Amino acid sequence: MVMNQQNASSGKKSRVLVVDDHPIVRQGLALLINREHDLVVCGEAEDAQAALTAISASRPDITVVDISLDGPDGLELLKNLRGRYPSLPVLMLSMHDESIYAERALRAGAQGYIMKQEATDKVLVAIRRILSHEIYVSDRVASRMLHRYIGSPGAVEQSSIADLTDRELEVFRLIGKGHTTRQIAEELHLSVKTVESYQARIKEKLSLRSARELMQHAIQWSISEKSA
Amino acid sequence: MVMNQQNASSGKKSRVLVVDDHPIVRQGLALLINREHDLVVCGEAEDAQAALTAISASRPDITVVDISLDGPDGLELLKNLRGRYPSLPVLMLSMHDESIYAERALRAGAQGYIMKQEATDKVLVAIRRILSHEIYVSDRVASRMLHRYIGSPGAVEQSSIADLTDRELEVFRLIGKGHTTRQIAEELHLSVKTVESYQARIKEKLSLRSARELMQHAIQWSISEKSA
DNA sequence: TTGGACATAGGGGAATCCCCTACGCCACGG
DNA sequence: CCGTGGCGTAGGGGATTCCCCTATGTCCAA
Repeated sequence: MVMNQQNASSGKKSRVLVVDDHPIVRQGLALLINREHDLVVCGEAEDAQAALTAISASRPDITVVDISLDGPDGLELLKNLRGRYPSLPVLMLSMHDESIYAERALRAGAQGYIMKQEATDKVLVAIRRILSHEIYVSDRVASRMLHRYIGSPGAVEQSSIADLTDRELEVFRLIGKGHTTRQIAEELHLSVKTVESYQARIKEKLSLRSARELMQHAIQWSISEKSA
Repeated sequence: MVMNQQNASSGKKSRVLVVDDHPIVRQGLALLINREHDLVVCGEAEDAQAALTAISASRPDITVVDISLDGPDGLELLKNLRGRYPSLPVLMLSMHDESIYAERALRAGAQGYIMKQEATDKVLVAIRRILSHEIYVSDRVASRMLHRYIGSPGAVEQSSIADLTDRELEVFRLIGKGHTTRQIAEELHLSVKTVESYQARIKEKLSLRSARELMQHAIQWSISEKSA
């Protein structure tokens, strides 16, 4: 963990805490952020534990958290922070290109979600956006989520999985267990064609493009269900 | 891709090419390396294709390659480089603690293997070690490999995923990212039929019965890898 | 009673899955 | 120095799935 006091002179820089278990990423972000005239890294942490210590020590204006930390992961940390520091905004950082985590992160109270694949300047954009009390997500993720929440704006509370019909959810669950279309049809005493219909509608409702993506989400969901 | 010419004055800095699909990591490494008096980043690339271009354009003394690139992964690039530039040393960088990759990398001709979890200065150590014609692996990886060599299973052997061929593992990984058979074929510049062959062999080796089960395991594996 | 939402299911072409076979390398052991 | 076997590559061809449309019956609420 490294502290940085270079905002003493200007006195009005926004203080950023960086939490990531990869020192290289931490360092990269720190150098990037410290180059800005209105931002300064006030601390770094490599895990949730260190992050809590660092926050109480350095009082950041915003926290950038990698989602896949060792030990308690970024989502855990985020939930923890929501309890202790409700007004401290959090930008989640992720290796994942999928929006699965974006949803979870935002639902858990993050103010932004950005992937490491994106250009570095997007991180700065996201930080500033969040500091001005807006929410940042990449265009792709945003459009997908917007698409999903048409009709129920305002309260971004429930997963779109909740929109699934009982039958659809059943099929979704079985997909997540790795079952074949044919197997599912037999287990539910349905025509293969019917199961195909459900799969199509699930893809529609979850804005997924291929059967492969559908499986990906179903499996990820089933994993998170087990530990929930 | 960014070029950097600041070695004009001193004239004897070692030129480093950085290959990673995360701009933040590239930038972090670049800033880190460029701070050294004897090293300079001569170029960056985000994938294997760009790496080949950058190498012929900037003639690096050493290449730092992330193992999990999009499209052809770091191992592929490494093998490719071994054919084209046998004397160009490569330091493999990885998110994974798994020694599967370390062994594969070294066997494929890498001069070093380091994890992003390690301190940033280890990267510099590794680079200098390699530039002086030595091989670098972290103590942790080294001891683990030794343990395996000795054959004493202190910890139970990793899953049979370690039995997968480099190519098979690559396909497995892309399946885990939700990619389609066709997409994988295109990304790896292979026939769809070849990709199908790999899938069949993976299923065989992992004792899986259907493509669905294969996807399930691939996705689960990719999740656990990312947050390992 | 008319419009949805939901469960069910078929048609048909494209993409896969799945089981086999095959061929060129290249390393390693006999 | 020649097998033998692992590895990467790839095709044939039938069985399934995928994917986009359409369709019917049911129940419930407006």
